[in-house]
Amino acid sequence: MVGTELLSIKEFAEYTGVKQHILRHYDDIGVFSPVERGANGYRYYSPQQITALNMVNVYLGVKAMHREIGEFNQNRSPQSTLDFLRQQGRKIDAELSRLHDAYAILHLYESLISEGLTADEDQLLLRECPELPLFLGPVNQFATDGQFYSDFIDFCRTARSGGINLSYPIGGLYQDIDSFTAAPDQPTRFFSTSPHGSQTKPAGRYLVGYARGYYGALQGLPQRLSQYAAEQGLRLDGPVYVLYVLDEVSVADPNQFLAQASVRVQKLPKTAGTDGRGSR
Amino acid sequence: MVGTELLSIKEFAEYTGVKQHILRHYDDIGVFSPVERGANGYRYYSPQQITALNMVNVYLGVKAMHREIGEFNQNRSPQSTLDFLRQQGRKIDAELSRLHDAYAILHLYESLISEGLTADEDQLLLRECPELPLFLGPVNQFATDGQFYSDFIDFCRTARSGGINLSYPIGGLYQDIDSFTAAPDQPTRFFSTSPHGSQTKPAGRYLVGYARGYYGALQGLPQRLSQYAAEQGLRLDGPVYVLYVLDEVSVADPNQFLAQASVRVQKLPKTAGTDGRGSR
DNA sequence: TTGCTCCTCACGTCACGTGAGGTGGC
DNA sequence: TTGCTCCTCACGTCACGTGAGGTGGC
Repeated sequence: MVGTELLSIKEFAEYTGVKQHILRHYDDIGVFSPVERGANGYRYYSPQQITALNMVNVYLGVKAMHREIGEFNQNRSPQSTLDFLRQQGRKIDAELSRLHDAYAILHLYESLISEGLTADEDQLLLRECPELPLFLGPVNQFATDGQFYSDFIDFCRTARSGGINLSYPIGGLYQDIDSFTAAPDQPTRFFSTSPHGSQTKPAGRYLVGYARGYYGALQGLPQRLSQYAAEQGLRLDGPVYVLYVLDEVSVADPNQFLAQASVRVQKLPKTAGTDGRGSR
Repeated sequence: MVGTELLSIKEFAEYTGVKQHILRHYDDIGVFSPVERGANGYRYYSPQQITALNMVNVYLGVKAMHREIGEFNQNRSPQSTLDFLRQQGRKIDAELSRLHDAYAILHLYESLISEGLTADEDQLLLRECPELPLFLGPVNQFATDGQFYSDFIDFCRTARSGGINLSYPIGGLYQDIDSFTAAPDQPTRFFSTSPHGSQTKPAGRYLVGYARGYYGALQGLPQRLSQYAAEQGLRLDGPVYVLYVLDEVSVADPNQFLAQASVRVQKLPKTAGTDGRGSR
């Protein structure tokens, strides 16, 4: 006859990989109990229970409440098990998308910080950038009633209510190079680099520059971009994107923050008086 | 000037979605503290801290220890942040593969139980089955010294040391229909349906039958398979795979377990005395 | 004075971890 | 008697949750 042999708690712990004191705990709170108790109080498990405990581990891995599992296990039926499995499946869906987000966020910050560590802040450079999905917030108001950050806070509210994870790096978008030059501490709109956004920063050739310092303290960067463009016979086309490659996340001292500004460039047709190579 | 405005704990809680008492708790244990304290003890957060707290939430979502986060946050630098991010990234890798396994396991059991609920146990059926990855355990010994389950326990040990997640449904493989018929309670080898296994159950046309009851109690199923094959002019080819579609996981009463046996079939060339249609 | 917001202190809980001290069969 | 395994009881901890009771500015 098969299945009459019982296992001690030591054996059962060894074969399942679940420690003895956890097994006793599961028994105490009713999550998972041995099939039998000896007259001396010893716990005895059946070999088939290995399968059952393995499954309990799956449920626990999905952060099901111990009590829920215990209750379910007591009145098990194929149909209730199906229901339970589907319910846990939905939890995994949510958990997986949460972890995928976390993964993407970590990697985005990794590449930003790497860039921040190697960037030469005095140098401007031309770079081919791929398309980047964005969530764009509302147009900022910059009310002068002292609520300096009310636009940013508005942005956060809008994004969160739209299901956007605000842990993705956040930046400021300026309508064009002129509005960037006029008010470098007042972005037209904030954006999140969340891939769940419906807009994009288009792919293309971008002029990229850096500036060290606190939010809005982009001393001279707009002018440097414009001057370089003029020298190289380039037209700065479309909005300016400002993203902090070093921010609160990686440095404690706000003066060591590092902003990256990027703006799309188009080659200007040669005209009289300029050879398209700059003046240096 | 930008960034001089401070937020009360109520505002900060609203903008970040982190509840007040959690913020106080994070302050108490040093995970995340406000930039300032009022003379009256009030906590004041800067708007930039929204970004920082969002990132703390990512770290917490990866199950980093609160203490670790606190220590890291105190001596933040771009390089230490990079190290920390990479460390958390590895945790996410592990967590993601764990969840993918859990997801696959739940869905496998879902389909098994659905099959168990709809299966007609008296009927045999021919079915086209896709290839199924398997982890095959060692060949069983069936020592008669009373350790009936020592083979199964050996299988569990082998699988676990090979990194196979034993929560995937486990079944028994019989060398061929003859050994299934001779000893239906003694599978030649155990197998796990883990996709990380290196072997496979090949794709093909399978004859599938069911039997209700405890492990090994497959009353008459081998004979029914053979008889049907003879009637239909089919040759039962290769090993017999037995998997419990209803087991400990979904039913408490072992007598309600439901085994599914499947074995590959080939059409026999017509010979004298049989027309390939069976005798019914 | 009345709300409202904020504070600390303290106790509860959930899922364990970690002994301490004792039993019982070979 | 000596190990070895198993038991219960009890206290610690980690990340919160939930009040209770009190302060302080409009």
